[in-house]
Amino acid sequence: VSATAERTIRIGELAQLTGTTPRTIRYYEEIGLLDAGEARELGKHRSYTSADAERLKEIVRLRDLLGLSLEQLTELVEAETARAEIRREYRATPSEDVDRQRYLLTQAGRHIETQLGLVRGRLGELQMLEQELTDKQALVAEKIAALSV
Amino acid sequence: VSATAERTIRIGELAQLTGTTPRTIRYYEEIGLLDAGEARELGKHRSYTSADAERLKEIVRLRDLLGLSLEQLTELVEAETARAEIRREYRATPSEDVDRQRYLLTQAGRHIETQLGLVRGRLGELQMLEQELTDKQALVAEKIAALSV
DNA sequence: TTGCTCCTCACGTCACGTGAGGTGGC
DNA sequence: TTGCTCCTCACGTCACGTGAGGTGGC
Repeated sequence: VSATAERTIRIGELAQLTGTTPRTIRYYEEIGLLDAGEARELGKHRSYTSADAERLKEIVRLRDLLGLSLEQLTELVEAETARAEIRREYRATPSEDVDRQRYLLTQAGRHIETQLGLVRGRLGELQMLEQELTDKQALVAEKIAALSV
Repeated sequence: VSATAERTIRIGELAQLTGTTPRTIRYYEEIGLLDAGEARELGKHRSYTSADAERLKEIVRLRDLLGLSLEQLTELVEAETARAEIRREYRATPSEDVDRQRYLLTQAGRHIETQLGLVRGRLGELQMLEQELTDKQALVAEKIAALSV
């Protein structure tokens, strides 16, 4: 949107921004989780944008917080790319097809629902763990108090 | 406490109870995360109790929910074993040493605090993710509603 | 006794880590 | 031009998965 060309970063900076390593990024590219960018000549440096950083941050987050495998993440990214492509096509040929538009939005909603399900599942488990730990903590505090009587 | 001898289970049942596999259990024994039990003769079956199941469940939980490495889990288990040993010794020679008792309880409290810190950190991250997803969801719902006008 | 379940190697796999030796680009 | 940072192999490692071939125990 801005008139100035976007600043591009290299693999080291992308790694720092996303809390990963260059090796991890190259590996993700190798297995097709990240795409290779526009046909880089062999030996030349990889170049990224802030959009790439956002995408990778999201991937790393889902990997760490939900424990998804790289295969699952690849599927997820592919589904997301496919839906983005559909939306792009749709915007390119604007029509009055409200049903189609509603369908696309519903699809997006379902996708968000699925992720929310995973997140809330984890949240529930962690809250149970937290409860158990605070219970233990209360017990210890009680015993300490009993010593001072 | 009960007069009846405790039922012992084999590796397959332990795996089922803990949501792991026999291979995983053998591996954890191999690296010293689980102890090998009383000197089993080579080739004979491993035998476990429900206490072993509880311990392993807890390990698996921390592994999955907090993403701890097996090295970290080994440290944690060792620390816990050491503290249990100290408590056992202490109970064996009951004394009036209230300061010592207070010290042990405080140590236990600190350990719980550490785990609570990890759990709450994760909880915070997951709650942020949940918030972002519900925001997205609201946006989609809004757009769908706008179509029906 | 039969049939599961278990046993011990041992090689395979996933997700990277870690050099070695060499080149790209501000 | 110098000096980082990056490049591509390629082998190592962690946490198991997956047979192969054989034995334990209700």
